[in-house]
Amino acid sequence: MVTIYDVANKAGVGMKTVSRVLNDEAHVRPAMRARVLQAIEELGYRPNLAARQLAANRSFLISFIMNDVTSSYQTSMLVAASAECRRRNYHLVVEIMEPDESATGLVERVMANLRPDGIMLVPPLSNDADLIQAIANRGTKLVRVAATLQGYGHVVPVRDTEVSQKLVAHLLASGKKRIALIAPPYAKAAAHERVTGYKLALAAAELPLESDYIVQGDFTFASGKSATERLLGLPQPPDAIFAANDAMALGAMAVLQQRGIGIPEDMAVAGFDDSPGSRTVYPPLTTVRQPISGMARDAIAKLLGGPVDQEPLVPELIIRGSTQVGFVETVIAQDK
Amino acid sequence: MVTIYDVANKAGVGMKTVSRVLNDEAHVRPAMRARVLQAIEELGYRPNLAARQLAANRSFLISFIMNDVTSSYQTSMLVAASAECRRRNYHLVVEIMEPDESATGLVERVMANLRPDGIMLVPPLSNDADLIQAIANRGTKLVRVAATLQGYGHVVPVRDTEVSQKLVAHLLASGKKRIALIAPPYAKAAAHERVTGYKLALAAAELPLESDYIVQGDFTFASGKSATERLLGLPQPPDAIFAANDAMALGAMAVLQQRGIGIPEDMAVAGFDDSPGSRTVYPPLTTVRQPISGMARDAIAKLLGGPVDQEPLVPELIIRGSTQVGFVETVIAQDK
DNA sequence: GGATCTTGGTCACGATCTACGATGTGGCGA
DNA sequence: TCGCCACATCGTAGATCGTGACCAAGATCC
Repeated sequence: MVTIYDVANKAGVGMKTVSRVLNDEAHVRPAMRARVLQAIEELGYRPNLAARQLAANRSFLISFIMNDVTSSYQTSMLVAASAECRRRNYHLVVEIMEPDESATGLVERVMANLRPDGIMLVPPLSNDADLIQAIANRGTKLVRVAATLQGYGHVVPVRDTEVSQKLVAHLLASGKKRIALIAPPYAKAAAHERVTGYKLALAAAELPLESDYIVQGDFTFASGKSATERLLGLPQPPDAIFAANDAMALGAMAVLQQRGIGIPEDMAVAGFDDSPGSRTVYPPLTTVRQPISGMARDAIAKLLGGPVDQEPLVPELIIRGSTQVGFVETVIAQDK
Repeated sequence: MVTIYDVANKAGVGMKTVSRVLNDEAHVRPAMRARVLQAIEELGYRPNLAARQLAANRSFLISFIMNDVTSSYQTSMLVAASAECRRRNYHLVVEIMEPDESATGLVERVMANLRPDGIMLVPPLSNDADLIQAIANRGTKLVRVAATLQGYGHVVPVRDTEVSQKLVAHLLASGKKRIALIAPPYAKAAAHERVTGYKLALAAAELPLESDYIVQGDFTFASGKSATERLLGLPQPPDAIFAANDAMALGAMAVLQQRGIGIPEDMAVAGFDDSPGSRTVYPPLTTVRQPISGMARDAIAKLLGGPVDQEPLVPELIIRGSTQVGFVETVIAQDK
């Protein structure tokens, strides 16, 4: 195993100078730096991570805590964050929070063993008060993506209001008049901007807010189904459904197809998240794609320091066949 | 920070004895062991991972290499492996192989920095010859899940033949006579057992093997669509389609629904993987569920040592509405 | 008395941090 | 030209941490 001393010998410098070069410290002349770098190159030297962790008292690890691996939102964020960590020579360690696990237990387990330099949380955990408190108690650096809850740690904001409004406006523009909303559960604070956008769009079109048309869901496929059945049971059912996430929108579509109701002619359906399922149902689901990569980049930047995107990251409306008759799906084909 | 010396002092023993207790070594009397454990408990001592890594020359890390986070197969495996690692006080580090990344580059990047104690590969990477060779060159321990390619590393086998045969037999039993197969790409060796099962089922029913009914796919949604279009263009189209994975089966369903062909009355469709999409389409897709948790447990056991399941792990046939008229979907509801 | 078990001690492992020391280098005023 | 100071550059020493290799001394058992 080639060590820092071998590099120092080869370059004819002191070990400390090699260390300075490795850590981009000041007070090393360019010529000397080049000599050291060449020696590193020639020897194929790689610093021992464990030794660095021990001496520098940092781990070069980021803990990514998630609670649902079937969530494409969480897994997409995982990939993007992993790529960003790689650019900085950090590594991402995945921790999965079991349904029955306590926040303090999880934090104890992760922190005590791994001692990561930072923790990254994504919804719904980024608004979990217990978890945030447990992390705050330990003083570990924290970044929370799409968090609305104030508190400890950096926050990467979401901006779902505008795009939700645009989505509902699109439904209205395509001739729909009675737009229902399958709303997010109260606990998922991060998604309430979608409700706001819905209300703003109706107000802009000077349409009344029908309370019957707003049904609470819990982000699951099953809740989308039951919400839709309730909507269909109304004296005057809606002619379009905006679900606050894709899983519920897919539930809505399943019920409509079971009953032979035409999508989008008789009932348009739209979701939120651009999940894989949204691309593979028929007709493909109109939805919203989050700027996942940019958000992950910002999250890691806030954790480790570095430039954060200045222009605000905005989600993108993806119009597909579930809201548009005669939709040409060339876009979909290349998606995967 | 409380160190091993603090524990030794508190327990009134030598530091070395504490180390022996921590590592479950022999030659420590039960009474002494108990005293040490109590001191650890009272002080809330947690060994410094970096120091252990440095001294013991192991990292307590497993690298999990994946190339597609949208694949429910890979993410499910990730979760199960993560849970199993936790039980052993190991940690799972996720590495994502970029599409344009070379195998040697990836291995160099992962090994040089992290030096994990083992690497876990899942399909399709578990049959990637370049990657396996690069890992073999470094001598890192390796386990490959669902690998058919012989070579370096432990292998967790798949047993897809029997369940595939059972699936096709189910189609035949429900009155279908012309079963088509959307086959896996040649490169995905792991999936060829599904083809074998298909052929065995036809042979068992004394049906001829129609080469027109076997269309090659590439595991994508789009390839499932085009394969289905080809099948529908045949002089005598099939009355059932067995796709070698769920993505292609969903593609088949999309084409059928677009053309107004009834599922399952006019055409039954079955997939493979029990992906989230298979549960949220309408009608829900008949598919096969792999014993993911068991496979992940075996994989980690083979990597780190320990008991491996003796009874062979077999996949499970999940019959749903895409092949069975009047399917009652109470089972689905609780799936999430 | 010999064999085995139990316990403790010492050193190396390897990169960084803190702290300090030893040079070299340049500027400035006298 | 010399003395002096400020600063940049580079090196050294010890501490950090738990484990494995190795040895040694004592205890216990047959």
